[in-house]
Amino acid sequence: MTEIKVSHSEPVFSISSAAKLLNISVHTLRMYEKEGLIIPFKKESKQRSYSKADLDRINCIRNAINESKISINGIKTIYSLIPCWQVVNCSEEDRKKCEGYNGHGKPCWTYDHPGTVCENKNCRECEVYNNFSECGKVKELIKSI
Amino acid sequence: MTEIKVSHSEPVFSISSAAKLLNISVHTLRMYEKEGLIIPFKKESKQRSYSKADLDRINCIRNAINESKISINGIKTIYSLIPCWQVVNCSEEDRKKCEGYNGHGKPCWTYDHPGTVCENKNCRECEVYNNFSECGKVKELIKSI
DNA sequence: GAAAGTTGGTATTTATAAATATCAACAACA
DNA sequence: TGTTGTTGATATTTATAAATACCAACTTTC
Repeated sequence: MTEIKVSHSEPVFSISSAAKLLNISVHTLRMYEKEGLIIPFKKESKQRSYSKADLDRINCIRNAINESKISINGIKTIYSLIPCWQVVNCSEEDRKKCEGYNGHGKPCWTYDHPGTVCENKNCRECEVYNNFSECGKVKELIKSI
Repeated sequence: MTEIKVSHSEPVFSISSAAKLLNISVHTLRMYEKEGLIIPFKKESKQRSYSKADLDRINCIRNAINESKISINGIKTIYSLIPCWQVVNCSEEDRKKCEGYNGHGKPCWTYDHPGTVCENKNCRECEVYNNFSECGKVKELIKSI
């Protein structure tokens, strides 16, 4: 039994070990990604890599699907309600242009953000993506506005 | 062909005519009610009665289920994110006690509201219930806070 | 350079949510 | 007062979302 210390956000797991740890198939992980629920780290070689934080996030999504019986499209819609504009505090002009602000049904991090403050941000590292993976947190955020 | 003028909110349709107009079964209507998605008017005789506004609301729910592929539990969770506390402008003390404010996954109108401003309100007539049946509207409300 | 793992894609299976069918007891209404 | 419709509740069907299996091409690793 060896213990290795790595940062919570360090992408250290390959897709197959992530799948094994989560007890799901590799394809399911790729499906969640395609649906825009998760943003795994990608090496130059295009290979995916997952952190402990990613695994926690995915567990939370699985819980929503399996326990709370919320469909994937339901989760996407809930994520699309996160008031990202408050979190990143973007300008009025940015909001006018932003698909995340104006769109429905898809999380902001599934869009490019041409011409906004988010344009050059890496959504994988954004608070909006990281802090509100569970629905309870989303409601807390809405309350705090 | 006769045209009858009735208020949009006047409950004039029996459950069977509502079902016929919506092209769904009577049982489905009762199921939506049991799930807390709709609050039909009830006569003293316990019989349900539906207004045109009810039919519009139900169409909107059907659209979420069939087109947007959001599960019923997903819709409930989305409704639970409506910032009702802003709409009814309830007090801090009310919020502390309120299951709608503190709970997760169920619309506020599925709770009793003992000891709050909502206690004696009829949720069927409440703005929170009436104005935000479609998800787009929910996001607009969150934006407007 | 051979083995093991990953890629994106489609085709298939399975688990179950959503809807339907059926029921006896009761209510409405002509 | 008899016909029609409603009630709640359970049992069953169906439609499909979520997950799995399989593929050939490509990477990584030792």
